[in-house]
Amino acid sequence: MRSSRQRDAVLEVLRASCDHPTADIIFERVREQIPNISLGTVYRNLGQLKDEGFITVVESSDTKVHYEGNLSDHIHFLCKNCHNITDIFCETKIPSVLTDMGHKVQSQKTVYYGVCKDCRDNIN
Amino acid sequence: MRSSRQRDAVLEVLRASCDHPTADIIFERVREQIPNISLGTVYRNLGQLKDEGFITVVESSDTKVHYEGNLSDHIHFLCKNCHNITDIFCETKIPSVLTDMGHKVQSQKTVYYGVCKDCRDNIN
DNA sequence: TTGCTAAGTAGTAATGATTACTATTACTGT
DNA sequence: ACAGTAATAGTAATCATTACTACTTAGCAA
Repeated sequence: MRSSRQRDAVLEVLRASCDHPTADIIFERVREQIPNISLGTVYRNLGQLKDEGFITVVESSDTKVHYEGNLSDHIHFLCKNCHNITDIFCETKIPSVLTDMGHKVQSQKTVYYGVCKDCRDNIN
Repeated sequence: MRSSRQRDAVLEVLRASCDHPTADIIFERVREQIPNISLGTVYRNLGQLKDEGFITVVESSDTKVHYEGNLSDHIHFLCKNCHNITDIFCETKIPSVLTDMGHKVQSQKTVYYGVCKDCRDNIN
């Protein structure tokens, strides 16, 4: 993988994003720097960056894939009302059942679902 | 939601499945009982069953949505090699950080990624 | 029972996120 | 500078899922 302005921009945008943007949102943001970048280029680079371990994917409730540039160990809280994804930094430990079963664990993804504080305050 | 043969069959198939089938796999299996069921009917019923809380959705690495009829508290292990999803029954507890932040937690989904025992044995 | 009505269905068309393709461009080592 | 090859822009194709429509059926009330 050799360097390219487009891929650098995609990674930079993702690292600067505190939300968890979809490919089309990333496309919009990168276009501010590179107006004629192609959506296909964004998708291709997101795929490569994911394969190389520079970014990760967040599963959400909508049909689009969300991306994330923050690789530090954390989990997510997804609000069923506003659909915001919040990063939650807390320690995660691998259940011994898995290793006992002989599986090799490399990574994990945890998502908690519920109603966030802001939505609770606004609803009640 | 009134009863329908098609929806009953979809739920029955899903409850009898120990894998985590996609809509088209469920479609195939239900067709053994109801040969002329429509794929759209399968999708619509999966959606309703999910909304009513009878089934859940499992996020995986492929583009298709996987469904699950087993509602008991458990997590998943996804093998990066064979892509099988294994149910892991172990206790899960909500991090206090979440409730401390004022969020209301209703459910959770945890997936561990790695290489399963069978694949490790075959590869090595 | 019978009729009414709204929910459900089969079959098919449409949608839309993602991927593939192709001619062209731009890194990078020699 | 040049060759070789990865990367790009723009566009077409894919395909899982959803929407639509005419028809059917569950379920209730007279």
